[in-house]
Amino acid sequence: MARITKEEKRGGIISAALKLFSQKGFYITTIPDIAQKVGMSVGNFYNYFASKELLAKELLMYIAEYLGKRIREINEKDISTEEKIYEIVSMYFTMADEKPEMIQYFLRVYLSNREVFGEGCEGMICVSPFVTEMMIFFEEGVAVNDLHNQDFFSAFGLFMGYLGGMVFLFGEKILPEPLEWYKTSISQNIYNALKTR
Amino acid sequence: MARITKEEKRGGIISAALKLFSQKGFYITTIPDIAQKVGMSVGNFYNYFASKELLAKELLMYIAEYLGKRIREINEKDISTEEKIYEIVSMYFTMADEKPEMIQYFLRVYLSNREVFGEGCEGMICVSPFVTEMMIFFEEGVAVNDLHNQDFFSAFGLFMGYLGGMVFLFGEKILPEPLEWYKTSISQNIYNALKTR
Amino acid sequence: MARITKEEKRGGIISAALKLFSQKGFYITTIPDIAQKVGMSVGNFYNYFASKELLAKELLMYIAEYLGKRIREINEKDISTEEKIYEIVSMYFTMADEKPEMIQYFLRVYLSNREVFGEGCEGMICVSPFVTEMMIFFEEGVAVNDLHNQDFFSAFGLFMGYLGGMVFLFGEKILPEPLEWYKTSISQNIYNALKTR
Amino acid sequence: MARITKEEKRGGIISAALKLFSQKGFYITTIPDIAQKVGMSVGNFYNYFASKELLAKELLMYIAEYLGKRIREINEKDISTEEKIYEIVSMYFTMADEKPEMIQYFLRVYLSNREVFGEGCEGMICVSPFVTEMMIFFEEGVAVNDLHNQDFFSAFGLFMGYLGGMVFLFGEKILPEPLEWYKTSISQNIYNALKTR
DNA sequence: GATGAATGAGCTTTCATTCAT
DNA sequence: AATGAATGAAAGCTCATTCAT
Repeated sequence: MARITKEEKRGGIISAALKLFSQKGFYITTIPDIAQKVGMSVGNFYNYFASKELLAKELLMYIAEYLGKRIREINEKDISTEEKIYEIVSMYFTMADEKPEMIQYFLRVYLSNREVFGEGCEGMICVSPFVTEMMIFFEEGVAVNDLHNQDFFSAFGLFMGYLGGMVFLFGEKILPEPLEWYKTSISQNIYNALKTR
Repeated sequence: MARITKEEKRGGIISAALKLFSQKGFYITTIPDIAQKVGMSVGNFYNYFASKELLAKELLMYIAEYLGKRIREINEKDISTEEKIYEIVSMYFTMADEKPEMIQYFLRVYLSNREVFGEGCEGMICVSPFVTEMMIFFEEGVAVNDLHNQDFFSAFGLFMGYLGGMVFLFGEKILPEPLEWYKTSISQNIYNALKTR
Repeated sequence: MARITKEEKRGGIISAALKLFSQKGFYITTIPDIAQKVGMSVGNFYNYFASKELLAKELLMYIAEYLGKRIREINEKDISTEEKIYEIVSMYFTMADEKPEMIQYFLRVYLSNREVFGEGCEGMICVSPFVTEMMIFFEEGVAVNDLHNQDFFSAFGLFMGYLGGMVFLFGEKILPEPLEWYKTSISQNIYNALKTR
Repeated sequence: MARITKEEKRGGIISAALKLFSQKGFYITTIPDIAQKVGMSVGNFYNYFASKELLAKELLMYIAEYLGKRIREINEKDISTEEKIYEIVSMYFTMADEKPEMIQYFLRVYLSNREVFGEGCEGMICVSPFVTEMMIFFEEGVAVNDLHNQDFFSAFGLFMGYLGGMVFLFGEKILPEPLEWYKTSISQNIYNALKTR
């Protein structure tokens, strides 16, 4: 008979917490909320995560790794930089639409509740798998002469700020069209901003 | 003898709350914190604002109006759209550097603690003075054929997401250079993304 | 109409907490216990004392000062050292009998829960008013050639350990006679131990 | 092949618990703490001791028997009462110095957490092996006319309170000299207090 | 208008003990 | 005997808000 392993329970908590944090924010979400959603006692939660903060950090690293992996897959494709941009935008928007927890977590929790990620996540430590992959994307784009050779952060801020902004507008139901609808124009805007001049 | 008017006291609270909310976030900042910073009793605070949430909303509108006004000034200048972009970027970064409360409030409080702005601020109601001015900027840019005629939100998301992203990186001390340093490249990126094709 | 001042409320808390701590110990006594005994809400308790630990420290200093004062009164009397010993023993036993909170607090809380008095009460800092007065007693006894000139701690440990031991036996209802009954023999024992040889 | 008997495991728990209780106190020490120190699961702990309280009681009796035995050895020696006092002081201080768990347990746990020893340890039941031996010491001292014939508790309180007090001061690092240093003066003080007048 | 003591619900976290395996 | 996940009650503490003065 298949038992639920401890690792699976951890996964259940991660999944439940991700949903709640991304919907309600870090402070509004309580440990009882999370425990109830997993179907577990409050006390038992602490057998899996030592504190709410540590859970939040683990969530962040989990997302950064997941996103990093998705971007790596795109980086490894044998397509033009312009096409890669489209793929990244597409992947990001699909995620934001279909399982919005991760990206909303980034926007709602990571970007805002910086005090939570105090020690151990200084700078971009906890999101490095993701950032690293974006660096690779840019460097390769420059190397093949598709992208204009500019400062990394100017390019990174454009790309991620833009996508984050759109997802925020989407999440707030401000966009008149589905996210899908914007993929092309946004990819083109990004490409035009970054391409070789 | 110059008495302190009720309006001036409200201003004092707004100013103190803005600093605290933008630095510590909505939930970490307490009413006693704010009252102490203004030099006022907790009880008296409630003679000026009915609740913490209403204060937060009023702060938001105050900022939206302020930012809207600054952008209107730029809109009214007789310069090219490219120059206007530079001016907006420049204004935004200078603000983020010199009196970061407003922009950090946008990033830390408005974007994340959406539950706080629940009723009364649906959609972009509470930030309309600012959004309206950005719409004018785009429409005029399109009208004079400087900007490519595209969907407003694609353009707005680019502009504001980009600037917000950079200010976040700056606030987190991730940027290796001062914000000032990025003005030109960022303005150019934005212009290249939006200009007539 | 006589209002209860804040200082009086503090006094009420000190008094209630002293009773509870001395009867039940530090960890068994809860803040709700204390608040209820004073007739106050839990939240309000924290308007008077910042934490349970700080309350415990303040209690300790309060007692040390009180005991110090009582011993000073005896020290200032114009009587022989032998008589002073009797007076101290007598005062100590009367206190232990009539308002046992203070001495039981010393025995139950201060001597045992040392972790609580960690910083700020290292060594004998928090009990110095009392210890100082005991030093004066010994020095004067030696000066007038009533007491044998020996190491302070050897004498202090005898005096206070002895009295503490008796009060413990009394508190545990092990003594067959009332405390009063032992005054003479104990004073004599102490005097014989410490007197000039 | 040498198996570990149930009795040996109990011994392991007793030894670990003694160290932890004496260092951190009864309430700060948790069952997981103890189990970990023995290298045993929490659940299994309860196969050996029915509760934390019962463990504490058993510890106490274990110590009382051990101390009783050590004093009996001294009682049985063919030496003067004055010498016996020195031997007892010496034994007590050596223990407090070299394996302080037992004596610190007496001071930190038994004397303070009386609620723990509620039923089953009323009066001095749980420490009788030790107290009995002290009674024998006094009675014999009186019988051979070395000690003044006085109430047992007056003498017992002096002896044990004194030693306990010194060990407390030692444990709190208040004594300027090592415990060893005080043996002579303390033995003499005790002898002078108790000897025939 | 101004004060700040008072409330009380709710939060995070702990831990002795149990029990299915 | 042995494991350790699970429970759940309770602890210390916080804070938006109220209200008597």
